[in-house]
Amino acid sequence: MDYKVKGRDIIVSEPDLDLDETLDCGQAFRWKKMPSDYDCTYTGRFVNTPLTVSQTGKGSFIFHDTTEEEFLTRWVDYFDLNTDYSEFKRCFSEDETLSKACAYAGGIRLLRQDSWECLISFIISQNNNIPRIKGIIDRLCENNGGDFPDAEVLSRETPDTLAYLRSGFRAKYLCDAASRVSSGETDLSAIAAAPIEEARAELKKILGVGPKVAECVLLFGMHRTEAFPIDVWIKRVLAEYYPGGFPEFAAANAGIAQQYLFHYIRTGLK
DNA sequence: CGCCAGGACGCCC
DNA sequence: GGGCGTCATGGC
Repeated sequence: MDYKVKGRDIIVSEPDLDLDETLDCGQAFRWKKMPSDYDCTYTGRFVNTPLTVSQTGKGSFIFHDTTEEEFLTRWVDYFDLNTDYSEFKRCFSEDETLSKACAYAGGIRLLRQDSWECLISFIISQNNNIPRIKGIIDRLCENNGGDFPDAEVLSRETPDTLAYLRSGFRAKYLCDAASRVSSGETDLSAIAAAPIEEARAELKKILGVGPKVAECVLLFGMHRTEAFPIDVWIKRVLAEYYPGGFPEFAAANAGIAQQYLFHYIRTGLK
């Protein structure tokens, strides 16, 4: 990754990043595609820090109206720009299906998201589809001045007061998560640092958090790249291409491989 | 109308 | 331990 400051913008060059593939592949739900004179422009937030970012060509980007310090301390980390994704793709190319998935959408990166926001987002995601997940999260933030509500704010709600979300049976799960995190009963930063099995078990104590949601929180909210969420799409990939199991050589970064496969099977094979 | 969606829970055996 | 009905909501 290279960058230079130009006025109030940061001009970034990173060959292994594509905004459409990274911001609209089902790992994050708060980025909105805007009308744009560039290839594409997205606006969104990391926790409460807003950003508008454009892709101006293959591997070239403008991070609008941000300082060098904010870029280096926040956005480099969020977009995982200090990690060399070509190394992952070279490793994955040993497997035929993974190789095709990487060729199809080589600009996917694993965003380093906030663990609390991930927990809530993926509780909402269960037995749900991506457009409706985005709608529920939109209403949740809209009701909080545009910011994602923290655990203490959300812990003051009840399933009844959350009716405006139209999140259905998931509302009681959100309340339980908020109550546990705001009281300290669930310590997300401790879970992020814990051995993986211990972390899984601790997350699954939250009502509405089962194996799939726990893996998503570990992968997307805690950057545990060995976590491997299995939803209906990945089930199809495993059944069709990996009947003998997922390749061992990719296990340490199975979650990153999973992102390429998820996007590939959902949009690349139609 | 029925089927599906980045599933989990409660109950049954 | 595995199997199955149920849980809201909305798009197709």
